[in-house]
Formats: sequence, C-alpha cells, structure tokens
Amino acid sequence: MISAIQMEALLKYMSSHIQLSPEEEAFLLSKVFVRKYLKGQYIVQQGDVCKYECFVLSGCTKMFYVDDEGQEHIIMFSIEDWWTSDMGSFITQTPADFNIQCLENTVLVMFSYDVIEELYANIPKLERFFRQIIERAFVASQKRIVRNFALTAKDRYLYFRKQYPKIEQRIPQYMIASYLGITKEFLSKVKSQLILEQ
Amino acid sequence: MISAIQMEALLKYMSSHIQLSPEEEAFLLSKVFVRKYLKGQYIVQQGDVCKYECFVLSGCTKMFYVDDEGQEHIIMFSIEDWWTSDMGSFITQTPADFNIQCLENTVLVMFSYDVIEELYANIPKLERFFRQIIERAFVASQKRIVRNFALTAKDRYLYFRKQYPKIEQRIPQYMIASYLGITKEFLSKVKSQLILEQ
DNA sequence: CGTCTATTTGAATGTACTCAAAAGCGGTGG
DNA sequence: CCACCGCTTTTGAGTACATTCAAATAGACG
Repeated sequence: MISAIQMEALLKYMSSHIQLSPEEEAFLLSKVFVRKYLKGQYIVQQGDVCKYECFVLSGCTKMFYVDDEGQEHIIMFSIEDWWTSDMGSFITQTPADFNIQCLENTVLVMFSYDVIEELYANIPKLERFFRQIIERAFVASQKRIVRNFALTAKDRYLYFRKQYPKIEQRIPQYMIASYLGITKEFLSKVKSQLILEQ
Repeated sequence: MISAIQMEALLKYMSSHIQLSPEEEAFLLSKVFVRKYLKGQYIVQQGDVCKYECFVLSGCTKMFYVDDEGQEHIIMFSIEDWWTSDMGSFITQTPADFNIQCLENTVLVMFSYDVIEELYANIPKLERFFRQIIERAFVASQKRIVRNFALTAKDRYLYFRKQYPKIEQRIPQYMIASYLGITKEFLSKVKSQLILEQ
C-alpha cells in the first residue's frame, strides 16, 4: 500500500485525463507499488519479459536497443510524468527487445500486467485513460519517423533542443547523439557549427 | 445501415480480438458506413481535419508527409484488414500533418469521431479493442525507428520485402524507396547489387 | 593532482543523394 | 501492328552528409 503523498504526482497526472472517485483512487493505490532504482540499474533487460509499465515519479531513464555490432540505439528517454516500458514485451509477455536503464536515481510506480488487467476490469475509465496515453505516444512516434527522414542531423538536433530542453540538460551528449541517430563525434561537429553561425 | 456481407471482413477481424453479441454487432453496423474511393483520390489532406478512422475492406492507401522542399515521405501503407487515419489529427480534431491517398480503388469502413465516442460509451469492450490495436501500432512504430537507425538501406529493404511481400508486389518501387527513407535511384542500385550478390 | 569519462578536432572513408540522361514498360490511337 | 506518350526504373558521374579511427582536450570526482 502506497501513501497518497508519494503518489500525488501520478494522481495529478491522471486527473488531467480522467476523474476518479476517492474509492477508485484508493483501489488503484492498493494495487500498484513504488520502487526505487539507483543510477545505472536496469528496469528491463533485452531478453527478459517486461513485467511492468512504469510511471516515473522522479529521475530519468533511457530505453535502448543493442544491435548485432554491439552498438546502442536510444529509442526514448523518460523523466517525471512519463511512462516507460518495453510495450512490445509487456503486452505479449514475451522477451524484450529493448533495455531500460536508469540515468539517475529513479522512483517509479509499477503497474504489473495482472494489475493493469484488474484495473481495466474494475475501473473501465482506466482503459480509456491508457488508450489515450498510447494514442499520443503513437502519434509522437510516427512524427519522429518523419523527422528522421525529412530533417538533417542538425535540424533534428535543433528540434530536440527546442522540444526537450529539460532532458538535454541532464543527459550526456553522446546519448543525445544516439537518440538522434548520429555519432557522438558528428553531434559535436554540428554543435560547433551552430556556434559559428551565430 | 450496412449489410453484414459487406462488413464480414471487419467483423471477422474484430472477432479475433473481442467477442461482440449480435446486438452489439448490429449497433456497431448501424453507426458506421462504407465508402468507396477511386485510385488517386485523397481520404485526408494535409491541413484538413481527419474526420474518420478507416478500416480497409479492399484496396490500398499510402499516408505521407510533404516537406518544405516539396518532397514526399511515406509513413505507411494500408491494405485489407488494416486501419488508416491521421491519428494525431483525429484524436485532437485539429488540422492534419499528413495526407492519405488511394493507390488503388479502395473500399473503407468509416468510423467518425462522434461515432467512435458513442461506441466506446455503449460498448466498453471496443475501448479495449482499440487500445490493443493502437498498442500494437505503437510497438511497430518504435521498432521501425530502431530499424531506421540500426540497419543500412539494403537491410531495411530486405526486411520490408520479407515482412510485407504482398505490399511490395502492388506498389511502385519509388514509393517503397520513400517508405524506406531513401531515393528511388538508390533503391534501384541496392536492388541491382542484390542481384549481383546471388 | 591523477584518473576516468566525455567532448572536440582532424583526416580519410563510405553511404546515400543530386542531377542528367537513357532505357524499359504499358497503354492508346492511328 | 507499330509508333508514340507518359510514367517508372536504371545507370553514371560528381557531390554531400555523416562515419570511422585516432589523438588531443576538457570536465568531473575522489
């Protein structure tokens, strides 16, 4: 059982999408739990089944794929008020393709597969809530595909900097390069070119 | 009102996800309609609001973005038993970023925004159904982002050919190039190189 | 201060693009 | 039946954007 104080951020976040009665809130809180991870720890590892959908209360995570050459490709970062999970693994309960690792000490609200199903069954509004979250994530993902095709590395970087200024500040540059799909060396060159242009 | 025969494909597709009672099926059929488009016609145009989520009964569509230089970037194709819409525009009912155009004569089942909401309200199972559809679309989209980073153009093409052999056959090569994020000239060179390798 | 990690810089290379032109492939009409 | 048209694909030369590898520099932390 979780204290309401700890979960304030989650409840506030949810209230901007749906209205839950006090009983529904209590039910939800009785089903989820909070877990703390240290910087560097893995929440999900490639090959394991992703058992939880996680809501970030504090901290920062990266989700990434390691290819055949051992190179890391960062798919997304998650900070406060974001979700993180390998959804492909979670919804099918099969081994994950991706890793999720903490870039800072991180506090998460953990929704297990069974709990999510139980919540859907008991609070149909939550099905609506999660549908809407995923709809928006899907839209964002499609737009990112387009940006990766339509924009140069420089413009992708400028977009990232504009869109996620908070994330840029707390993450090493070589990880941003990976997220943008370029090498750390090239991002460095892009940045120095941007400085010259001003 | 739509005949059940015309909608057989939709009902069959839905039955693999959820079980609807005859009354629920009838209610659903009373709310949606079928529309036919000719090859070349637009279902959605950049700047217009996307009013429908469409289920493809027959035919083929492409969804694409036109960038500042006037270049076309194909985000996805849809054939039988797939969905098509500019979801970003649909869920917010704001102007679309993307175009959807028919590559063949195409028959669609049209779910308007209001109808979808009405269906969610009356048949909660459908909220679950669409949540699951979108979850899978999101997972596919994320994996495509990774492939675009981790694979060369040649390997992306080989993956596409293996994954969507039916689509490759009915679509001109320059559109496949656009979907893969390369020029038509380069795809041609990739293909000729693949022939030499055998 | 030294060590470890992250960033920058430079030269050589590679993957994919641009532009231009030629070749292939249906369909249509004389 | 073939000549022509529009559209798609192929080929080639030159170019651009981004990578690789190596080395130097800068920052962070004990």
